[in-house]
Amino acid sequence: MESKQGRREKKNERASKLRRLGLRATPQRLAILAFLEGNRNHPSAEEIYQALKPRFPSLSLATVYSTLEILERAGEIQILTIDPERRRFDPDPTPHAHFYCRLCGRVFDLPPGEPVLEELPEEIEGFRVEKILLCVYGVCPGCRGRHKEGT
Amino acid sequence: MESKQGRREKKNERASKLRRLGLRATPQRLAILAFLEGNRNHPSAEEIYQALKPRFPSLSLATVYSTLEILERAGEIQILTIDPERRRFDPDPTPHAHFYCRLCGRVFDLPPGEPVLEELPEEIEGFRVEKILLCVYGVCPGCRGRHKEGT
DNA sequence: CTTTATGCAAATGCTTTGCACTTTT
DNA sequence: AAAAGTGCAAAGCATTTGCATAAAG
Repeated sequence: MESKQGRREKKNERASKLRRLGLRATPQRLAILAFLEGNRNHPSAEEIYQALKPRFPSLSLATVYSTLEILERAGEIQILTIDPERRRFDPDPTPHAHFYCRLCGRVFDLPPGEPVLEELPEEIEGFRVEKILLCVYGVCPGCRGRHKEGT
Repeated sequence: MESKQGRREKKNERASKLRRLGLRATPQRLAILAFLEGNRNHPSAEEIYQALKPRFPSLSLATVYSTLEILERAGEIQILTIDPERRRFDPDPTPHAHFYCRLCGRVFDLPPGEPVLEELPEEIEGFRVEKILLCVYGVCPGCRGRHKEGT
C-alpha cells in the first residue's frame, strides 16, 4: 500500500505542475489529475465526475469539463473524438493510436508502432499540424471471445 | 453544362446502386446521394438538409440522419468523428486522412500517403479492425494567410 | 398488398453558459 | 484585495425515437 507521505508528495507534484502552467491548484483540479494519473480507461467527463463525487460532493460537471479543456490546452492530456457519443479523455498526451470497440464502447491504447503513427510533421502541404489522432474501430479481444461471429 | 440525359443516367445509376444494396430508391435518398457525389466539403447532416430542402421541401432531418447511417453501413460513405461539434460525412469510403481546421471548422481530405495511412490490417494484437480514421488538427492554408500568427 | 421509408414532434443526452459566490494567491 | 475558479441551473444543439402516414416494389 502507498504511504501517507507518498501521497502527499504526489499531491505536491501535481500542485506544482498546475502552478507551472499558470493555473491555480484547487482541490478539484488536483482530484481530477490524481484520478486521471495512470488511468488507461479513457473516461468520459461523466465518469470522472461520478468517480470523484463521493470524495468531493461539491464537485460539478461543469468544473470537470472546464478543467479538462484547460488541461488539454496546456498539453497535459488529450481529448479524443473517437467515441461518437461523448468526449473521452486520455491522460497520456503523447501521440498514439486508439481503438474503440463498437460492442462494449471501451477505448484502448494501441501499442506504439502498431498502426504506425510517425511523429507529426510541422506541416503537410500548407496545413499547419498541431495534433494527430489515429482512431481504429472494430471489436476488442474480450468481445470477440464472448460473441463468436467471424474470427 | 450537363445534358438532361446525363442527369437521368446518373439518377438511374444511383437507383440501381441503392437496390443492389437492398434499399429502396426513394427521391430523398437519390437526392442525398446526388448531393454527396463529388462533394469534398464533408458536410454535416444539417448542411445536407439545408441544401436539399429547397428542392425537397418535405425532407426531414431525421430522414437525412437515417439515410446517412444506412449508407455508412452499406460501405458507401464514411461518417467522420473528426469535428468535435458534429458528425461530418464523406462520400469517399476509401481510407484517407482528414484535416480539421480549428479556425474555420472546415474538413479537408489530405493527399493519400501524406500522413501514411497504410492499408488496414485485419487485426492488431487481437483487436478486429473494421475501420481506421486518421484525423489531423491544426490551421488550414487559407486561415494561415488571414491570421498571421506563427508560420 | 406488403414492406419499407418518411416526416413530425417530442425526447434524450452531452456540453456550454451566465452569474453569484468562494478560494487561491 | 484581486484574480481565478467553482457550482448551479438553465440553455443550446446534435442526434434519436415513436408512431401515424405515405410511397416503393
